[in-house]
Amino acid sequence: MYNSYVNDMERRPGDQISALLHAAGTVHSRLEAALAEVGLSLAKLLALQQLVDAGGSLPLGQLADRLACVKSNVTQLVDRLEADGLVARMFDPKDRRTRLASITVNGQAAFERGRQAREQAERDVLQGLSPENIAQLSDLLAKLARP
Amino acid sequence: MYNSYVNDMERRPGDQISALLHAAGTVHSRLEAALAEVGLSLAKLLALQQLVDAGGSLPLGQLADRLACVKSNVTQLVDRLEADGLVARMFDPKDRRTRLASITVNGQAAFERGRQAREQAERDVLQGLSPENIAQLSDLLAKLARP
DNA sequence: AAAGATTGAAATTTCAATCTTG
DNA sequence: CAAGATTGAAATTTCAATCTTT
Repeated sequence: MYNSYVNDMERRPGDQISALLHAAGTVHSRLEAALAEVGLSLAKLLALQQLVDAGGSLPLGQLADRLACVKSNVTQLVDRLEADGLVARMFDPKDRRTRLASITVNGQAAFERGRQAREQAERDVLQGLSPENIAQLSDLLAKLARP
Repeated sequence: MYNSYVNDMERRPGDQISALLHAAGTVHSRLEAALAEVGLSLAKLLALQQLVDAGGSLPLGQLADRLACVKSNVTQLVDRLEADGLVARMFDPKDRRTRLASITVNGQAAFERGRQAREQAERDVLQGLSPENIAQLSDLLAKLARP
């Protein structure tokens, strides 16, 4: 049992990669499903999270940086959040090139619902792992993500 | 060191989930980048893999089952593969409702190039992990994916 | 009606090109 | 010209509705 990994040595190198992508896909789907019940997607929740963390509003370019995506993505994501009434675009008095994405009252309420739905879904996903397992997983993922 | 997980106990429950999604995103991006150099995407390579494994052709519905996605997805994926000249749609003599996706000669060559690019990228991704690490990761991911 | 597949619309994301403002 | 943002096009995926064949 301690040496059960020897069987894994016979696996093709890509099996673990497939397992990682598959597990992440499953987890992602579960988060999306939980968030859909409160009318959000993970992308929308993460954007709202950044706005809340920043105190309520951010220039679109900075939001793109914090979400680690390109600016055109944020433009369209904010379009959808604005259509949902969760975010409003405002002008920056200091620089008229800048657009601020500002969370609305409805957006704050949606964020709170989404945060709770997300945390419950995450507890569900981790429920089969011991704290030691979770710590090991964190360490291994950190090594893997290292370029 | 053996007890380093105690620090992790203080983490928010979602940190490991974020790490998982982030690691998978990084790995996925690297595979896509490697495959883009040979003119493929991961979705296209996986479809070609299924066709090769099945002996050269499959009904679109069965291909959808094996790729674990909906049929309309496969319809459009095969559209793109057909536009690339890697797959051809054929009629099934036994049931005229059925369309077979059949890999072409060009498709077989593209698959071979993609397979090699993928394996190299996967070795690169796993290069920082020992065989024991890889085995642990497999075990943990299997527990996580369990519904 | 049921099975197989397709179409059209929406969400998400990226890239290249463009527009506005500094 | 630099920066900030937007637009248009493409890839990917899902869903609902539709079409064809059995």
